[in-house]
Formats: sequence, C-alpha cells, structure tokens
Amino acid sequence: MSRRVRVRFAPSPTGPLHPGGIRTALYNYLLAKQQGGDFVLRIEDTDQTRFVPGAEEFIIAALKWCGIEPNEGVGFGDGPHAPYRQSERKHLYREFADKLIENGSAYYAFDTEEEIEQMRQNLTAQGVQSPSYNAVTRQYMKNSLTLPQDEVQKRLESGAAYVIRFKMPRNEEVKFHDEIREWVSFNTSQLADAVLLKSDGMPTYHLANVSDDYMMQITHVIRGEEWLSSAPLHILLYRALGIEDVMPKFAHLPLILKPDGNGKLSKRDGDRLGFPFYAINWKNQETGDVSEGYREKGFLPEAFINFLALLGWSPGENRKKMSLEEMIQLFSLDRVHKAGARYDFNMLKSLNHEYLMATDDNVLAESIRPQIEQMGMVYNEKYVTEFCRLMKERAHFASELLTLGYYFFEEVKEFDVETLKKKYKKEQRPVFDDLVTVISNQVDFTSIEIEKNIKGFIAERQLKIGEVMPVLRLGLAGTMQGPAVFDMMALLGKEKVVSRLQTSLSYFETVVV
RNA sequence: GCACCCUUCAUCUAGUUGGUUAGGAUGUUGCUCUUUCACAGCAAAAACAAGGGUUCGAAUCCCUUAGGGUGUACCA
Repeated sequence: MSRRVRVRFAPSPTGPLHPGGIRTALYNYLLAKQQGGDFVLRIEDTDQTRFVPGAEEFIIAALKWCGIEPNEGVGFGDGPHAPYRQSERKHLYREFADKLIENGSAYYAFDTEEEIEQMRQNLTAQGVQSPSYNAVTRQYMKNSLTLPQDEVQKRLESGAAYVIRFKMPRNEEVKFHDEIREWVSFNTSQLADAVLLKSDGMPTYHLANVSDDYMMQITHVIRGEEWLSSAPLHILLYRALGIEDVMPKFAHLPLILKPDGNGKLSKRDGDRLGFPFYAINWKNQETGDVSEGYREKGFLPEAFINFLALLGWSPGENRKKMSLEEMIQLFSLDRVHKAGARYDFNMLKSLNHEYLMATDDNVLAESIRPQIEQMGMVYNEKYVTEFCRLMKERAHFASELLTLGYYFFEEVKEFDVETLKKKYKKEQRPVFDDLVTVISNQVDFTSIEIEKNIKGFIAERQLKIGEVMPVLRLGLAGTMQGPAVFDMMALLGKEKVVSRLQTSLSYFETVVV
C-alpha cells in the first residue's frame, strides 16, 4: 500500500505566524515536493474566542513571501477536500464523535466548570499531584458512565450543556513510531479523558485534527514538539475510529529556542535583542502597533528560508547555501535533529549577506526603491544600481544599504571629527582647494580617470596618498567607511563632488586647528 | 510534582555498521590584500554535560546523575 504523499500545515489563526511555524510549513513543503505529493494549508480555527483579525491573511501572505506555497487549501485555491477552514467543517466532526460514543470509546459529560474545578481542588487537597478528569475521577463525575441511562437521555433531550470526552484506558502502554525520535511510549494512566467535542458543538484540536487528517488523506503529520505529549491520544483516536491502517506517520520537530537564556523563542527576544520576529510586517489591528518583518527590513526570502531550514536540519556534506529546489532534493526527515535549536540571528545575517552578494544590482536597486522614494528622492535606476554594486558587499540586508550609504542620496549629516583631526591640518587647505579645482576641470569623470588625475596631482605636489585620500573620503562621506573613493566620486558626479568638497573643507576650518 | 523528549566548540551542525589529528559554517582574534570599511584568501583559539560500566578500542552501546525543553485546558 503506497499512498500519494499528502502533508498539511495546520496553524490556528490566533496570531501572526512565527519562525517556528514557518519552519514547520517549510519541512512539510519540502517533503511534499520531494515525494511529488500534496501540501495542504488547513486553518484550525475551532476556538472562536481566540480569533485574531488579520491572522489568517497574514499566514497566507507570509507563506507566499517565503515561497512556500501549498497547492491546496485556504488562500491557495482550495481543492478536493474543501472547505479547509475547520469552523466551516463543524458538521463533519459530529459523525466521528458519535461513532466513538456508539462503540464505547467516548462518553457524554455534563459537569459544569465549577464542578470540575471543585474536583481538582479536592484532589489537590488530598495530595494528588496532577488532578485531572481521567479513568479514576470520571467515576465520581456527572457523565453518561455514572448517570442512569434515562437521566442521560433526559439531559440530552432537554438541551443541557455537555461535552464529549474520550474514555482513556486506565493503564495501557501506547507505543508509537516517530520519524525523528524513533520509538516513543506513554502509559495511559498519565493521560486524561480529553474533551473531543466542546459544549458549543465545536471539536477540540484533537478530534478535528484526527478527523481532518483522515478525511484529507494525510500521510505524514509533521508538527512541533509541543504536540508530542498528545500524540498518544491521537493514536488511540485512530484506533478507536477503526482507521489505524491509514494513520499518518508522525514527525515531531524540535523547538526553536531563545538566542540566549532558557526557553523557546518569542517575539520579545526579537524586540530585546534587536531583530525582526515575523516574516513580513505585522500590524496589530487592535493596538495599531506594527512589528517590522524580515521582508521590510530588506532580507531576502531565499536567505530566510535557507536559514530556517538549517535550524534543526542538516543535509550533511557541509552544505549551507541552498536554493529551495536544492533543499527539496536533499531533505529527509531522518536528518532532522532531535534537540531544540537556538535562534542565531548572526547566522541569518551572514547568510543574507551571501544572498545579497549574489543578487543582481538592478534587482537589488528595485527592491530598495520604496525607501528611496520615501526619503523624498527621485529614483534614478542607473544611479541606484551602481550604488548597490558599491555598497552590497558591506551590508547584511537591503535596508542597511541606505543607512550605510545615505551620503549618496543626501548631504553628509555627521563627520568623523576624531579621524579628521588626525589626518588634516589647516595649512593644507590651499592644497585641497587646488585639488578641487583640478577635479572640477576633469572631463571624463570615470573612476579610472579620476584616479589617474588625482594620483597625478599627488605626485606632482610630492604628497603622500595617505594625506590626501582620507581627507577626500571624510569630505565626501563624513566617515572612513565605504567604497573606494574614486568609485564614490564617479557615482556622485563631478558637480556634487566639487560642491560637497567645498562645503566640507569650509566646515573643516571650524573643527581643526 | 508527574509524564515524555533532548544533551558534540559561544551558536547552527557533520560524525547514522564503535577505530577520525572529532570536520564545516557563523561569531571572535591574527595575518595578507588595501587610501578606509568591506570583500576575498590564509591562519588561530574553541566541543563530545558528569560519573560509572561493556570493549583491545566509545562522541558512537548500557546504567546513573545533572542540566535543558515540552506537556499536564471545553487553547491550539
């Protein structure tokens, strides 16, 4: 029996997609593509109280930017198993719940929240470590297992509130195979009688998940490690439903941890350590707050995805920089790490830098166009393309291009006075005035010609390169960092170079003795 | 607390049948190149959590301890 590989990414729209979610989606995608299968996007919105406006749209947009496109599901054209939003599939789950009731694997429970809380408190008082609704405690609660049949019937008919719970076996070993962790086993004595169908008629994650994976013919469930503990319940559900033969394979991914300290990565870490957390801008519709995304910061999706892929997976052979296509070829679940991985922003920056270097200058130029126009500058394609060529090897991400090389677009805002004092003396002013004149007389204003011209001047006046170039650089850029001075001049153009040097030289008078 | 999962340089990791000077990358440092920064190239420091076994031989197999993570909801 070999079924067509079908995987799914099933986020709940309770907030914007975080890096861990994207990585989960990516691994699902990689496996599906490699096996020539399907990748489904299913929205798990069974908890209506946690709905966050814009979250679903965000998930779809983020996946699109990353290039991880499901071929079936919400936002991607639906498909043979529509709808893909669980809230719209509500009626389908009832059947599964009923079947479990019928064969004795589940039961109705009528307890109120207060009664359950009371039970927990009593048990805690008796010294029970983890009080829960389980094989033992259910005997003392109000449910179809303890109440007389006609009483149960009466309650159901009267429309009284109830939930359907799974009848967890008292003491049974549940052993299952995980594609990443090998064999894992739990004893059901540790497990609770989980609610399957809530009192509002909606299924919980557990029921919806198992039912949908079955109906959608999912073959591999690749999800975060936080689900490992509920995996035995899911296994038992497949068994109770009599569909164990088509149960998907499970793979529980390691978590993504904080760059420092303990615990899993959260948005706060990004805020605290100064890196974006979301793939693209996220606007909280309630507060109006916007968190800057990797896209807006000038990261390339290829680098972001490459980085995420390597957080927990390695293709071996010392491979690092890989295209999506290459990752599809190389991916395998058994090369996924078991342990959690710390989020390493440096690594991302470094990778992005590599991708930046490999990006065509005109493509790069186009990508920073919005920021240039935002600065109130007229976008000149040739100029910006050349600017990118000169700056990209010094930047980690696209938005850094502008912050590092702003002086190509506006006047110098800040001078490195410390260095200036070391490199320039007032009495050199006439020499530099002459040099500006020489520059202004130059005809062919290319980098090579400028170099010839200036070096000629230096030789003629018997100067040293080191006493001229740094001053020119400071005059032009205000900083000692940046592209070769001749390249800078060629790009800025003669007019700008001359006028800027004149203003800078005058300014130097005021800070240098 | 209990259950489950995990543990190789600071970080991401290679090491999948026991024999390697434990490899690569990021970051750090140094050198070369250079008018600066960077790029590039070269080099260096840097790890098998601890303790016991098994074995001629253990990062690799077993046990214990420690540490970390997750779960323990009518949330996913």
